Amino acid sequence: MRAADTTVGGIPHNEMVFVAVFSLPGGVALQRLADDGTLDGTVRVVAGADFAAAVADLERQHPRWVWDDTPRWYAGLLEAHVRVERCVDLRLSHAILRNSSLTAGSALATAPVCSWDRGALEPPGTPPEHTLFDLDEVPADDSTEDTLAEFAAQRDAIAGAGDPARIGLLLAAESAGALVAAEMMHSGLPWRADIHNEILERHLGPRPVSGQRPALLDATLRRLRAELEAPTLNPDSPSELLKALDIAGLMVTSTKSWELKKLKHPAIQPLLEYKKLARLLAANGWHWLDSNVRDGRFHPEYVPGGVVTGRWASTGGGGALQLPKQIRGAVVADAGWKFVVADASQLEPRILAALSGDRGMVEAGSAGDLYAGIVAGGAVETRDQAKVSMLGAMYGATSGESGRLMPQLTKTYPRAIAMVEQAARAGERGEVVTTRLGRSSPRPSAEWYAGQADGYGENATEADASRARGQARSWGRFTRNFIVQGSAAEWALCWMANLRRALHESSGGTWITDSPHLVFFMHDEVVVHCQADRVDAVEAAVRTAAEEAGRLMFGALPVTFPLTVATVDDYGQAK
DNA sequence: GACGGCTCCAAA
DNA sequence: AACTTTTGGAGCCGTC
Repeated sequence: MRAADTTVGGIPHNEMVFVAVFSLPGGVALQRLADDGTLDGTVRVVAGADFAAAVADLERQHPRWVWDDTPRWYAGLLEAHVRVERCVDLRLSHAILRNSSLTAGSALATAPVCSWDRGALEPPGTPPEHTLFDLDEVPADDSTEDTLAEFAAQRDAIAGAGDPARIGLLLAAESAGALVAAEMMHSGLPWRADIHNEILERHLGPRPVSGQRPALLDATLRRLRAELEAPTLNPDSPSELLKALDIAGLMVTSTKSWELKKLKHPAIQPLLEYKKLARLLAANGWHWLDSNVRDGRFHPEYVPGGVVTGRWASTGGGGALQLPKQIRGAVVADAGWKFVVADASQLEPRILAALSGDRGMVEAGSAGDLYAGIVAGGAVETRDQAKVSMLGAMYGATSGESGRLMPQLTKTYPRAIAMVEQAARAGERGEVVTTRLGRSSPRPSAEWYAGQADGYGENATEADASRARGQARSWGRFTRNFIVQGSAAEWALCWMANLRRALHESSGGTWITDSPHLVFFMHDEVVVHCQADRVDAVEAAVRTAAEEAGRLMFGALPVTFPLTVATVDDYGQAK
């Protein structure tokens, strides 16, 4: 079965070994499986306490570990210093196969909603109800058939897909991502609480006792209240603030910072400063530090596949994917170590160029700066126009400069623009769109379809029709963006999976955190923590991994995904 | 007091 | 600078 042999990084594995893992009343079952999910040998049951050793032993055969949920099993293995090379995360794979247009006719996709779909009902990443080493204390509620039957159903769905290699690559990348997430959560991001504290003190003043406002925030508040002649104003309340601004003669309908910036009044400066400081305190202040950093590490909780488009989400209060630039200076490499920070420049527009196979746009990106290439191609006058018009193409801008420039882009890059326009039209009709590797968009809600029917029905008022058009366009913007954002997420997963493998292969068999290892990921950017004398090798590995990701996804198309790479002592120095 | 909806802002 | 996409979280505010 060719599809089964698809692996990230293209390592051929002729004899694909799968080992399913699930709990039984007597412990943990390890069951070898054939390619199609049928049993291959007898089941072996080990006590919970012996599980990690059993995995470490079997790992020498480089199997693919088949389990329901990666964090559930892998967190305990990592605690025991057992790393695995590859896995099949059944829950993540199920979510993809259930929705993908490539497997729409499969038994898995047409079956009624089941427990494997719980990710669709609960937020993904809901903590497993029990962890590996509590096996004796909880009922063994995995039904044996469940894990094995689900795996067989998935193999069947993949084999029956029109293009098994494509969906197979996606599932391999998704599962590899789950391993990376668990490993980064385990390793943690080096974090200097003392430096974080210095940053906070510089902006806010010394840490106040319990619920007090820090001195500098309080001083700003007093200036603001004085300028607005509102001695009890709470600027955290938008309605209070609007009222106070109105009394001061300032006409605004919202209290967004960018709206306020347009105003000229002595209260505006302290108000904007207050908002900035209050945000720092609330989002990444001392409370954040206390609850998220321990033993010099920030342990973010990633949720692979947590976003509909396939991007990762994060949860648990750490806000890993919204880490403000303001505090990145607290991310400091260990003594003798460095960070290699790499981000994929202009990833999404390059993905669009590659997806559509628009040779002109691919060519525009070949020299390194896609936007400069678009200017050179004559579509627009300035680099800024190139950027804003590309964003408009990918997000579906209708007004402003972005919307105005779109027609010029269409003239020069008809295939690229047609691609996103088609995705938008499909969404407006309530249809599904699919990424490069096979992740499909969800269907709109029943309310959405009902709204469309109402809007174009016999008794539709002009208001009904207008609302229906608005909702259709809105869903079209979503599907337009879905194919680009989702395919970019796939590229990033392939990149990271390749890099993880390369770092391991050059580690000499040392433990993850004793050799160069991934410590942070943010959509199109990775951070590797490595010994200072390994910087050059890591940089080369990061670049090679990106080239391989491009080849995996787009084959021979001469599209490039250049990286911006910086070697730094602290994350604040990057960019 | 809990909860849902809202506004605002951080990231890509 | 937004416009236009996807998120998570804090705080406010009305309702239960």
